[in-house]
Amino acid sequence: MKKNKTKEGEIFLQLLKNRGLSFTRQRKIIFEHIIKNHDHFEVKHIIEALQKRKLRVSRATVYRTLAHLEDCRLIRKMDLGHGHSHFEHILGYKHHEHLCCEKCGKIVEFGDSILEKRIKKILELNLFNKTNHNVRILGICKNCQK
Amino acid sequence: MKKNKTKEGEIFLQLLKNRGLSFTRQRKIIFEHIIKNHDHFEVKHIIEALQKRKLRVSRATVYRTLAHLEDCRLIRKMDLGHGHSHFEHILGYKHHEHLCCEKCGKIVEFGDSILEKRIKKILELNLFNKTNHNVRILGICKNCQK
DNA sequence: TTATAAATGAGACTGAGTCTCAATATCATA
DNA sequence: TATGATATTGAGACTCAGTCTCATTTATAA
Repeated sequence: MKKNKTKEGEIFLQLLKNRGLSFTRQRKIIFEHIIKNHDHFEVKHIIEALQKRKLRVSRATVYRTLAHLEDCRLIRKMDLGHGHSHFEHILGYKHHEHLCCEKCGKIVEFGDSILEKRIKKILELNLFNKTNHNVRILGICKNCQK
Repeated sequence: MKKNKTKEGEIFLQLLKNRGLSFTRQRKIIFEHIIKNHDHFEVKHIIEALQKRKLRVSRATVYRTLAHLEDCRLIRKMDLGHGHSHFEHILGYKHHEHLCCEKCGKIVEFGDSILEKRIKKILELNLFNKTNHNVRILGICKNCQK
């Protein structure tokens, strides 16, 4: 199986190696598809997109591969309150949080150092790990306020 | 059907009246059970507790009644990242947010005016409604950090 | 009392995600 | 290159929360 020269590729291959796992056809397909598309994504979209390209990979394998990609911190699983998981890339992206509209599902990414500072304080006060957190704010966006 | 004299009772009866609905046996059972227990709760727990007390109410009716109680702002539905909804009382309780441990599910309520102020600013900057929001912070609690 | 409308319960259904297991693929090494 | 041990896959069964349907029951207003 041809090696992948990107930084992401190295990280993924390293994780597989450390775990004694192989870079199979399916893992390659899923990995490359995700790395190519630098957006928020959902499992359903991955499966549909691969089907369109006639690259048959089972649902179970997609879930299994996403879990590996999460483990090596290439992607992050998020619960944005839609009843299913969303994922986003981490590598090369600055830490940020998500603001979502409860009505239409609109997602806004934002970074805010004042908020982050206060969150850390709150985590500390409650004896939670300060470095590991994620914040989700639900609200109503402009369009949905009418 | 006997009237309920509490403030919560008045609010619920008023909502039902406004909607042309009646205070049925089932609604009474569910309402009184919830009002009596001032805690976070889950649908499953409500159903189990009522079954134990031999008060048979169907799952569908529990969900329907909770929706009414939410509509009249006696309770609030929350997604704490457990894969199912949690509810909490609102009436008589100060606004607060939730901090949850991603590993063990521990829930901590907290109120923090600095955080709230900053959240409002963020909502404003992103053209979201300032008064209607809820924040969920996921992290790792002390016990789970080991 | 009766017509009209609302309410209920049972269970079918949905959709995300997990699990199982037989068949297949991969890898290190002989 | 062949082999055996191990990992991997796909198909579909399964779970679980939540929703929906619809026939039957209950409440309300006149």
